[in-house]
Amino acid sequence: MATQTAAQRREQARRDYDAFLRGCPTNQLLDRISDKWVSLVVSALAAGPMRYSDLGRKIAGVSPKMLTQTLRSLERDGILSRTVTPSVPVRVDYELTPLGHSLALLLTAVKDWAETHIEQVHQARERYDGDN
Amino acid sequence: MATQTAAQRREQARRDYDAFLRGCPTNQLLDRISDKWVSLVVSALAAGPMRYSDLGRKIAGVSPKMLTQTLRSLERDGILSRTVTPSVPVRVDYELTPLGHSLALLLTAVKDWAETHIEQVHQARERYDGDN
DNA sequence: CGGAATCCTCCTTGATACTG
DNA sequence: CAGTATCAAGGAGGATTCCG
Repeated sequence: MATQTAAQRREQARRDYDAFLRGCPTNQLLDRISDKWVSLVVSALAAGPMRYSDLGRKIAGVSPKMLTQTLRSLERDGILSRTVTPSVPVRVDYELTPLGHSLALLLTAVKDWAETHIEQVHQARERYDGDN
Repeated sequence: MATQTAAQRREQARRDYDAFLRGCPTNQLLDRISDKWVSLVVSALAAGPMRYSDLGRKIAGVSPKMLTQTLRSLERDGILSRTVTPSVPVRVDYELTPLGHSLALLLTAVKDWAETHIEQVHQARERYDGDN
């Protein structure tokens, strides 16, 4: 059995690390909230329940596929609840769970940091782009 | 002229919305911190300055390309500073700026939320996957 | 109305190899 | 040591179409 090559060792390390990252709560959460549409859906629902098509209209530019996909994954994670009213036509309401409201609070903290510091970031970028 | 199709209207809306999102501080921040390697680099540097290859070793599994790309973008945003010591061989140190340390604090808040609530998320998933 | 299934196209990621 | 250049692949996201 030959010694591992450097490439094989790197690949092994990468695999281990990927496994670690998948198990890391922080990265799981970051993956979730950084999804393009998640923060928009959560903040839209923070104000109160909404129907599928209301969300689609409020979050202009989202395709039905991505909206459904986003809502499903958030439902699966217990962030929001989905209620079907079997009228004709069908009516489906989405609403934040307590866990979802808690997440909305965290997103508010993120938003506050962003709004407080974004100007510093922009200034840093101008400096960086100007100098280089 | 012809009526726009639904897709065309949505594309226009999507374009407008993309522009809005690019200008939205919260989404800019989420884009930044959700990058696979950013949180790892920031938390690694939160403990103190490190050299390029130290980071590469500490964050196992990152390729030189991604490490450089991550470091450059964080430097551009004023999150960390890059110091070259022109010795032989060259020595390059990376260190968080005050802004970077502030960001590290936010990441700590995210981490705390994640560790506090991840169990609820996992339970919700099991319930969802079990029921379905 | 509220989706599901399919196809297709970028864009990011990462491997590999080379340089000052 | 600290990167850069190039290339290939996979997956995320969008368009389109159809169903209950």
